Amino acid sequence: MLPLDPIEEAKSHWEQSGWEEAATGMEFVTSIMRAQQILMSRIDAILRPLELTFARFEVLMLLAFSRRGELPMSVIGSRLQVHPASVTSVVDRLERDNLVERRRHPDDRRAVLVHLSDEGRSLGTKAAEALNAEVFISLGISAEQLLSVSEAIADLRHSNGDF
Amino acid sequence: MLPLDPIEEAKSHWEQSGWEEAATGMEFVTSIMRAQQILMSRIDAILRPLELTFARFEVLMLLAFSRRGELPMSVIGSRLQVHPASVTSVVDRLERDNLVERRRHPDDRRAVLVHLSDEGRSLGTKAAEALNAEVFISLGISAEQLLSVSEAIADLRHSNGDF
DNA sequence: ACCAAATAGTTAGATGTCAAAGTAAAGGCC
DNA sequence: GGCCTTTACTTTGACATCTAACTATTTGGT
Repeated sequence: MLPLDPIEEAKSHWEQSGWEEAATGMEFVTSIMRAQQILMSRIDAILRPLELTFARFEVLMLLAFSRRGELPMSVIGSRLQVHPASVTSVVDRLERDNLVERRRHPDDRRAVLVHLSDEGRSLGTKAAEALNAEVFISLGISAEQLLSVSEAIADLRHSNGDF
Repeated sequence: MLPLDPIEEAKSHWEQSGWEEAATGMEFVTSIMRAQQILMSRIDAILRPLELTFARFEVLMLLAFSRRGELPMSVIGSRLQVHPASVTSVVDRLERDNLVERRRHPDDRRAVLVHLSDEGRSLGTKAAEALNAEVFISLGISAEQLLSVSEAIADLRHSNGDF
């Protein structure tokens, strides 16, 4: 008896429970969750030696591609679609490591500008190049599948109000 | 000027940085991460009234579909591909809420069997039906895309050593 | 001009995840 | 039999995420 794929097994259980209509959707959701888990694990392994996490890397890249190398906390939160409290938490750690600096917003005293340091820009670039070489160019599926999945997810995002 | 899709924008930035080869892979990874974020958010919203999280729900379903309604901690960890410490943490909370019970393993005094209670089975079924009705049958993309993404991810999983 | 409502961040608490270290028990090798 | 390795789980600590509650500012309506 071959070891079954856990996702196919779950799908069978769903169908045997009288939930046939939902089985395909459940399989899709479970697949996305597992893909995220696998990719996150590979990414974290590459970033760990650089003392970065994916969340911190995302903030560094967002700042690196901004005009002045700085953005308000609120913009970071809305671009990455995370809660303001999460932004506070990640920026706290980036600042602790001297990768960014909190600055006053010239026009709005409520706002905080997160400014990328030279060290932050350099580490972000190094991390991006490491991820490109060790993860993004060798994901393990065909180029056609990469594009087709990205396209399907774009549809999912749009129909769920994500821009 | 239309508001650009953040993922397309990131892809452009990647290409403009001389990372064309990796841009498609980066787009794929970012898409998966964002899809997971959107789906997890919808799922959590449905499970919250039931005082469940997705992690706890997964454990309840795993137990519900097992022969005797119980599994060792180690099996739960390997099926869900999470760290042993995460299993301890989730089972602690399920046990606190009387949804499962820790029992001795008859043959191996190191092992702990997690046993599904009647209450746990009933809540798991209720949660599954809620997710089926409110998430899995209305994901917002076509049935063909659901299947094609699940298939592509199956390839990804296999080429990454996931069964 | 004022006051209510909205916006920007932070703090505190809960959850989940992993890594590392520790305890206990089972297996294997000589 | 005895010891070393492996396996099973827990504990502690670091992170990231969310909700809820709170402070400070800015906006807008009258």
